[in-house]
Amino acid sequence: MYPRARHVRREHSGRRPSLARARGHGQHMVETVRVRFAPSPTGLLHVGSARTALYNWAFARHHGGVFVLRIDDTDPERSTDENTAAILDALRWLGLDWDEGPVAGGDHGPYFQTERSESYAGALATLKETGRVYPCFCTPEGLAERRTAAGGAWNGYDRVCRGLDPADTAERIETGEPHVWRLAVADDPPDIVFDDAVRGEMRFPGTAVDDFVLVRSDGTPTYNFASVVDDATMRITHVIRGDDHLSNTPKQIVVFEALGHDVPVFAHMSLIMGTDGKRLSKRHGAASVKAFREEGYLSDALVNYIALLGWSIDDKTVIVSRDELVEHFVLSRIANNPAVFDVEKLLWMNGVYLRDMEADRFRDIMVGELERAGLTDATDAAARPEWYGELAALVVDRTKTLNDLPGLVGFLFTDEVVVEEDARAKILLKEGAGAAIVAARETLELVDPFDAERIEAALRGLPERLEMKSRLVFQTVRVAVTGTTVSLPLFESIALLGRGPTLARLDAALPLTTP
RNA sequence: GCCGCGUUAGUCUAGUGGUUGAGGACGCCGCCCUCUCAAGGCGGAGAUCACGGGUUCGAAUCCCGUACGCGGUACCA
Repeated sequence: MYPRARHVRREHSGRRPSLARARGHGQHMVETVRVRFAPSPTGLLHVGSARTALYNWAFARHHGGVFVLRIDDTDPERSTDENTAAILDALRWLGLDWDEGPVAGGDHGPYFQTERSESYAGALATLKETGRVYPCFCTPEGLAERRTAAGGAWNGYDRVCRGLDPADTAERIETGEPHVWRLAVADDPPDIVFDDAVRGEMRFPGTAVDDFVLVRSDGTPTYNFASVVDDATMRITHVIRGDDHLSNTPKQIVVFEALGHDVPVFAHMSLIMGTDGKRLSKRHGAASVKAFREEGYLSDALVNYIALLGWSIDDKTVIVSRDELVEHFVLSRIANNPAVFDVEKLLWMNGVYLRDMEADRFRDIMVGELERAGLTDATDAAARPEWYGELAALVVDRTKTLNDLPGLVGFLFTDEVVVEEDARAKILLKEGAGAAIVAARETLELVDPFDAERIEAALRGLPERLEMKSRLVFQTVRVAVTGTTVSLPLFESIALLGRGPTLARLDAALPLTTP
């Protein structure tokens, strides 16, 4: 009565999919790779989703294929336009451009699921014609009852509506009786087998798929139906997605086949976890791309870090640009075990990118951050680019995230330094601190020109003259000038500050050397 | 419950039967550099390759089982 589900087999080896044969077409046909990223706009772009997007993008670019962005906004309660906008924004920031989708357009649209109801209706119509689908009038309550009666551990469907008389059901539908549409699965289905491009051969018992709901009583498609219809009509060749969809795959394969469509290649990657081994979420701190951006991470660094969470080029390569990712990206090198997100390593990597950056570019970024923090403005930055360049050179090695910047250089942009209590107690109140300040003041007054080299040469003579440890002398001056015991290099800082402000700070600090 | 996936140092990983008494990176520790802090250089500790059986002359690598973790099992996506 119903066609038997076919054995689904891929001819290529699961680990190294051959594109020419990937979909079992004619052996000479090389299809254009088409992949998609389909986020639900129910929140910000999560780093886990970002990695899925990244891998899809890299795969498409590697094969000269098409990267489709589709918005799965079927959940009207939680989906918002703001979220959609934020996701597009995050994707752009990450440098993941899409060829088809919102804004970009394309021949396979619309790219919002809420606008594709015609497509789903059409797919349902074909399934009705081929008898692969039937209406079910069971109420949720009735179902629940039967399920608990069956032992509680069973959530399937008992097919009570499957044998109904077509004339009868047509009438009930006519009268407006609520009903869903269920897929009619073969009675004695064979195992469902597919070659996952990252995991190899996956085999599920045919009984893993029962007569599940395709269309809800309100007429909207369920995820497993909408997703398949979209992937089919958008001619997606490779479905690269999270592990959480692995168990849905057999269902989707059955739908693809019922629809008479080729089954795409599937590639399932595992999820990203927090340090507690649970799925990464806001509970673990920053979890969205936006949050990392706001915390001062570079998009290049985030992309690099995420790319290597569950994927690698070889046993040594750690710094990978987008271009290198595209060049080397292969599905078979995606790891199949879940990865814990380690902020420490991201932090380190961000520093690497900061240090590798063109000096001028870093300077401009720094200026932008200082403007944002209200420490400086564009006119000042434009007026003395060399000064900012020198500052930038001093600061790069000490910057982990962009948010560190204001704290690092703040002392240069204030009229009055506030000496930290701790620093005063530890340094200024030490024996000889006052003398050091007086001597430093006298020396610096005479340095000319007032540059780092000469300042250093002059100050270097002090310890011996004062018969003090050089460390103490310099720390004393540092605290007086910067207010803290840890700062940017002293001599350069003094040069950047200028003579006037430096002397003023020394004067102001002198009284602090006595209790 | 049932189905599926996973398990190499604190973390990310390399590794697909012998050259592995397990390589790289973050983190950690020490030394060097040094005006503080970084950055950089050098060195070090840290993994009985989850556990137990097998197969084999030989296993992190193949097979079976156990434990633990994760996912799915819905008119969520």
